[in-house]
Amino acid sequence: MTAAVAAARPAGGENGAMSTSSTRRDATRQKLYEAAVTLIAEQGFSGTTVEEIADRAGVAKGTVYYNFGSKTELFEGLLRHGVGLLTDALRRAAADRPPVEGLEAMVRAGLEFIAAYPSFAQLFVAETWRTNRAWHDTLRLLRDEAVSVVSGVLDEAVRQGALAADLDTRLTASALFGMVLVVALDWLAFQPERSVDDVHAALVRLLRGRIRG
Amino acid sequence: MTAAVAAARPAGGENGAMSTSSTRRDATRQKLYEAAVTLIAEQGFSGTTVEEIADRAGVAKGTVYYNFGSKTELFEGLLRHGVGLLTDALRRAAADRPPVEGLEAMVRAGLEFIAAYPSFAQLFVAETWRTNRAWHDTLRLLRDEAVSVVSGVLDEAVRQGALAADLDTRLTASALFGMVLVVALDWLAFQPERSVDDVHAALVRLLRGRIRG
DNA sequence: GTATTTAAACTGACCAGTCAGTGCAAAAGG
DNA sequence: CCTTTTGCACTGACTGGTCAGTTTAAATAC
Repeated sequence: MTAAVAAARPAGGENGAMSTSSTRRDATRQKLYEAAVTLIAEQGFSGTTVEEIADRAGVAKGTVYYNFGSKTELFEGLLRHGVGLLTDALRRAAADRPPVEGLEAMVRAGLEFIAAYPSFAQLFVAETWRTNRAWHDTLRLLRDEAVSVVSGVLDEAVRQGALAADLDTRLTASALFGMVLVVALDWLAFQPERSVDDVHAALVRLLRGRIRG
Repeated sequence: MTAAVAAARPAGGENGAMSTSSTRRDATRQKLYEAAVTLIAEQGFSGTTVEEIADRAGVAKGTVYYNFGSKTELFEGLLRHGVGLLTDALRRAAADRPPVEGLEAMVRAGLEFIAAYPSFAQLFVAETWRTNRAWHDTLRLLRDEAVSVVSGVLDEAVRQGALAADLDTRLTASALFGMVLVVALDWLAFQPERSVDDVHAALVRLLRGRIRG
């Protein structure tokens, strides 16, 4: 009968029990992330249907609900996944480098990340300052993690005397973040033929205050 | 007679015939803009219903369709209205000032604009790099107008020798734009107690390259 | 032989856009 | 004066369609 119903609905994604390296599920989830990120970047969360996502991933609608509890959970998983990649890239760029050099490497890592995942970057800007959304807390947490990698390096630079002691590192990290984000998105949207090196060089020059005539 | 009435449905908004200072309609449209900007900033375009907008504006749903042809047209009107305000503010800031000073005044104008219309700023970042949307062309046009005010001043500064001759003014304008946008949104979201002066000072210092220890 | 995926039908809520009609203020008419 | 007409601005119930999420039975991996 309608009975037992629910039965085994895995639903939860990142709960305690580690998914025992189920390669198949992981592959499906990956495909769903990739499909969802493009569509949601273009159309927004509410403007994108679950069926569209499933279709583009080449998967049945039911599979979405087998792998994720809901549309929202799929999206949260996607955010976690994406910001995780960015944070790792930033950390890797800063590692084993003196702070100021590390900062410039992080700028490059940011540009490269956005070039590699433009849809994610787009979606990220669109959602970051929105409040009252289901995933707002998740996103803010993730964002803080990424930004703190930057401000951490700035703090270290201040500690070593490479940057002014009274520098507002929080605001500076924001400014850096915004600069890279907007420059990268504009670059990709309007002058995609330019190389990363080129864009990076222009940005670094700006940062070093080597602008005046 | 109660009669046939309905007859003329104006629908179109910005057509040739100038609306002869219809104060009532203008007031209604203004209320609708104000209601729509907040809701769409919070929930996105597709996530916001026309009825919600009407309710918040204290108006019936039909009124929306009396004043605008569609939900999309309402939104486009809103974009035009908002970006127009920003562009004017930037132009006013730059007017009658030497370029470098004008630049710093524009940064302040940007901060003040975002502080005055945070929802609009939010909505603007969310939509600017989205492609494939109905209003994409409109928005790109408006954005170019605003950015060109900035790059125009940069060009003038280069011409006068105040900034380096080989400065990439387009990219620099983007960077400036991004910096102000993200810093302002973070400021309002996380440290709203800070004053504009304070934030402005920190930004200008960064721009002048007075960061090193 | 269990875990995962498929395909297809179904439900119930929600929503953009429509339309017949109301209210009101300023002419038009007497 | 008063009353009739005109037309703008607005109203809100209604319609046709859409979509998240469910359910099921059967197929396909591992």
